[in-house]
Amino acid sequence: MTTPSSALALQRIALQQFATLGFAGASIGSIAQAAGLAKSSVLYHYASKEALLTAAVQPAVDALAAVVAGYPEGAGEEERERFVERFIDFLLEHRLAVHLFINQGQSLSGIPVLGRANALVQRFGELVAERIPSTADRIRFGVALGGAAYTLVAAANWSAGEVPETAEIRAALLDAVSSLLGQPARASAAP
Amino acid sequence: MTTPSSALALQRIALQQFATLGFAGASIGSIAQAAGLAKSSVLYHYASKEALLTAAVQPAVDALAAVVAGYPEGAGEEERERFVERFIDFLLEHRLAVHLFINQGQSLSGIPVLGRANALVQRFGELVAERIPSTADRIRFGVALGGAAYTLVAAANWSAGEVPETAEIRAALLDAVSSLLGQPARASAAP
DNA sequence: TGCCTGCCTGACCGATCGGACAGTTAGGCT
DNA sequence: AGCCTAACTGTCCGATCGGTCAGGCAGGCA
Repeated sequence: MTTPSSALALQRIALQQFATLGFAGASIGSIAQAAGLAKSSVLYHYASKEALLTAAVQPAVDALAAVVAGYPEGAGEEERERFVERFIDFLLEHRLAVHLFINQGQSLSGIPVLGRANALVQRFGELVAERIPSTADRIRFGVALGGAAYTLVAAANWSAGEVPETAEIRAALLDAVSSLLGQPARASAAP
Repeated sequence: MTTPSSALALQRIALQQFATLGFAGASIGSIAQAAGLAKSSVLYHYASKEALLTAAVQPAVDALAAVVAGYPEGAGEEERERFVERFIDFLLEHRLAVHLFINQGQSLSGIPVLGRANALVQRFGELVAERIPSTADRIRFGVALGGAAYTLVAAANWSAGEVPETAEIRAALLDAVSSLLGQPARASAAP
């Protein structure tokens, strides 16, 4: 009843190519070749290229919906810290899909699953903007979240040497994001 | 002798479509249509799609080279601050090209001008990493630069309401990036 | 007047794309 | 044995892609 493992492997490969080459740049044929299948076999499992993309990013959209739904109501310090932590974990787990949302979400908004992802991100931004109406603070928020998402996918390609382990990356991201969101803009000195 | 204005408009439109739709997703026909020309006319001005991309991003690559070349040798406070300012101004002026570098630089590294852009970004990162070898600090660097670049191009699409003026954005970006690069990681309390 | 040159265009070409379709296997069930 | 189904494949189709080519067309110059 659950999705068979072959289909899961196909989704992983497809997501990888969609994220790095773009939806238009990645062809069904190249995805099939990377999976060791014929083009027709990919279209046997998924009715269309769009359906394959939908299946590949659906888990990330659901996880994003859960994260946004868990945005803290109050202004408690611990609550907000835990939220940032959940968000970072979401980024770590679904980094390729997040990369796709950020870079192709607008041009692919006609595809329902990406339209939903866009709506979630927009609602996310509204939630934050509602609480911190200053432009400087909102840009801090954008730099923190966008920067974290970008760093995860792009830095690995450019870093010449070895790649640090996940736990270290997680801690470093938490440090950077907390330092941006921890205090209001232009008030670098804590009380 | 200088580039005629019609070619400049073509470069602007092409860069816009390359950045938002991806190099593979943007067709010469759609670029021509947006410019009010026929497809053949675009190929009259530029020998190939690749040549058009090169012409469109060349100024940004040159500007990036100048910025990287101006990386301060010493550790002076003012020097580094001025450098961050120059970098932010570069991002503001060439935001679309930067978006293209970040998101398609790897998959388009076969095109010479993007290979050069990749080398510049990598050298940029090495310059910084050489001085601050900690993973946390390097990720701070990535979040700051990637986040700033991302915020400039992506946030505008998602922000529901009005867009703040350039000067305000510039100040807010300077604030956020300086707060990330101003002091080492895990030392949020200034003396 | 004729001619040249820069800008632009439609018609056309081969390659590749997403997708439809008719098979062909291999394995389980009766 | 016969049969059914899931997984997979090669072949074909129309559309679109990047790119070539022969020519139209206006303006400057003789």
